[in-house]
Amino acid sequence: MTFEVRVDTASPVPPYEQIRAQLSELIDQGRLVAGDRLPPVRQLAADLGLAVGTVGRAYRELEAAGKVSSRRGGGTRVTAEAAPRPPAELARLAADYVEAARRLGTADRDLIAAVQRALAPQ
Amino acid sequence: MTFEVRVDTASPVPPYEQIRAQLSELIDQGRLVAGDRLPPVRQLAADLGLAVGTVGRAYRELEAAGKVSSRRGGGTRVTAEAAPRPPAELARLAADYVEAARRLGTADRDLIAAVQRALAPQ
DNA sequence: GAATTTGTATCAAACACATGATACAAATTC
DNA sequence: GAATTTGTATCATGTGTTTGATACAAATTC
Repeated sequence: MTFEVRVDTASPVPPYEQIRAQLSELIDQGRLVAGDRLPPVRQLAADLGLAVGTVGRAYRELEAAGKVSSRRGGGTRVTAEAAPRPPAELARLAADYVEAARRLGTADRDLIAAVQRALAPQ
Repeated sequence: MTFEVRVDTASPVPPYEQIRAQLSELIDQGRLVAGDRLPPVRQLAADLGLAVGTVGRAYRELEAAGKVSSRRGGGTRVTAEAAPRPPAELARLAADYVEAARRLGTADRDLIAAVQRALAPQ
């Protein structure tokens, strides 16, 4: 159950989101399973050269998504509800969608906008 | 060829992007066709209670996308290259993708991230 | 060709957001 | 139960982005 999180400070996507996304993917991939413990916020923050609040935010968002459970004094652990998914499946779906949409002549930006519209139909 | 553009100031997506997206969709839908003229930036800006530069930015981005052509003193018109697409098609593709991804238990955010990853493979 | 119309460039101000530092709260450890 | 560990709340700071105001440039109109 050893893993690594990396943060690219040059990226436009903020560190807390990079951390959240990477941990989320580790859980989805089943490389972190129910009961596994995430490193303490202070440890991960020190490793990455970030503030504790930054890692804390990533943990909080993962908790809101139901993937981990945090308790003060306790720690942060992967929940039983966080079932692993076949990793290639989502990527394949996304690739199929992108290919089909591009064939329609859709610009990348509008392609993502269409997904967002499908997510939250007014 | 009458149309309407609305801006929701409460939305987190900035006005210039709302304008761009709506006009882009009007063009994709074929409700604005090649040669059709967009309103002058000052007129649209006045209608929406925005600054000319805000509308101007939307026009500039549409031009960069090849959907319109702007000329000082002339105006801004839909290009011949901006071919209309079947409107339901993209929405249907997006809806299918969202449904399939959700069936995998994917969170909305990760669902969009997967598309972005498919767009720009590292 | 002068006046007008129309898009663009510039730049300071406003705004939104993430971060870092610090203090606080709750559970565990001994 | 005291000390330690761990997550959270707060808030000022910094950074990037959007906006608004204004001036400028280019085409059209008369």
